[in-house]
Amino acid sequence: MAVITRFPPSPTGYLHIGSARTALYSWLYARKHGGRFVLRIEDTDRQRSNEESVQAILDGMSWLGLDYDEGPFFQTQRMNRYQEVIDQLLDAGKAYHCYCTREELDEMRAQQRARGDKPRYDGRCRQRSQPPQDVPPVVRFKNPLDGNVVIDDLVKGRIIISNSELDDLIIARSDGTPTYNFTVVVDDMDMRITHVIRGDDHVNNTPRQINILKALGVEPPRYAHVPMILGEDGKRLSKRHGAVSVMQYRDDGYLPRALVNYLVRLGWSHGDQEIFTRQEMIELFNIGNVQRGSAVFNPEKLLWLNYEYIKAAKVEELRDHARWHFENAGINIDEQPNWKQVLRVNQQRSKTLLELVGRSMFFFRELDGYDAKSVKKHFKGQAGEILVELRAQLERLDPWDAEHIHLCLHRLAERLSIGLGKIAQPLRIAVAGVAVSPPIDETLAILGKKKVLHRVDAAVDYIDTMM
RNA sequence: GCUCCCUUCGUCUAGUGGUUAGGACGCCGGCCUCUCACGUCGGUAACAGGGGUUCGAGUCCCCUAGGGAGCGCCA
Repeated sequence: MAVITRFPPSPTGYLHIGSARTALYSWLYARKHGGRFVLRIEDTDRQRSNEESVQAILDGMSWLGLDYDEGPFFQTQRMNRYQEVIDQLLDAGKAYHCYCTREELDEMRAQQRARGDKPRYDGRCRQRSQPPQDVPPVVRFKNPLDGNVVIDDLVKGRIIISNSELDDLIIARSDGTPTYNFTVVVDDMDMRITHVIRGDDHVNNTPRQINILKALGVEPPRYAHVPMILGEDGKRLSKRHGAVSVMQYRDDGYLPRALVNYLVRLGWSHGDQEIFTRQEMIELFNIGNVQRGSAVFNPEKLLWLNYEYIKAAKVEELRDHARWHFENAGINIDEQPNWKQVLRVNQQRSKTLLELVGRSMFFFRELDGYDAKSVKKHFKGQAGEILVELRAQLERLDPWDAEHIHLCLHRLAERLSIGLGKIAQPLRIAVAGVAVSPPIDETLAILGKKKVLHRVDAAVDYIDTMM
């Protein structure tokens, strides 16, 4: 039987990092088994669902490279089907109308709680003979009274829940709309889902869903409940822990492959391996190896992974991902003649695309001043004279490449009996505006003779007026 | 309160009865060095606690503690 997995987000916001991991696991499972991956939008809560959120989820999936084979299906477009199944259950006597008012239910729950019991519906409307005329009924599923539900969970192992712990849940509201646990069941059934991979906050829903499935006469799918992702404080990952929106990571300069790699390793592992190509993930991923306990999201490790991916990226690929960030900084990367060299020299030292852009700016744009701290530290003493002397040497230099620039600087240092730092640092500030740049010889080589001489002149002037 | 789930370094994890409990991130230190970053070498640090079973337990069983989830006419 072909594997079919699904990802069923509710469009009530951005794509959450935790949902993304669940989606990734489902996607991997389908890909690994040559199966199909279904996207289903659970938008039955019309109050909170909206079109922008649907788009945000689609964007997030696409950015992560999680493609789907079927869908997106929208639950709001399947209302007739849900109604059909509700009627079917009603006709078969497997569901019934309940006329209990909210007040009645509240009181019942209060009593149960007071007794120390778990609050649950006691089934009083199962036998109701004379329905009141003025109360629009809900439809409840007739849950089995005894016996157990057994889940052989692919992650957690065998879970056994007694039916006496369950109650007759509402499958249709008084306005006729179906509820979550019911729509999921009908969808999973109709879409022939074979493996439900979802967060373990759903384990409590699973026995109910299995019971409905059985009442409908279908074989339940296999379940895999993956643990939640927690924040540093051990609480469920949420906004207060930092970025939880997948797209925020794009904005912050992360590579999608790095995020995916981080996510797959959070709660799953293959021996000591840390870095996986997409192909390796598909081949090696094994749902049974997923950790049973929840994992804490660790931004530092993600940052490290991002750096590893930036470092290893082909320069063209890097440019494609960074293009947008350069645009935001006012640079059209495609118009820069030396973009390749600049990216190459900076990709070894940037943990994010944002940092890469920051480190690259002075190559592409004229300086708009000097960093105050750097000036104070290095534009002093003989710096001005040294720059003047250096300028003369550089002007004569030919060919203009890193190797010859290197030699030139060393010769000057030797001749003046000073450390290379005494030359390199003022020079660095002159061309980069700060005391931070790639190796000075490479920096000059990439920048080009003309710009370098021009910037050195400007720096000499600046130092003169300073004195 | 009730039910279910979980528990190896700070964090992610390896480990399926016999290991000096391994790796990764982070952190600390040495080296390298024109800055930043890298690299490199080394270090720090864990089986939640208590009972069993066993010649032997991180690994199996029980209890306790701690954490999480659920108990809606939300999804």
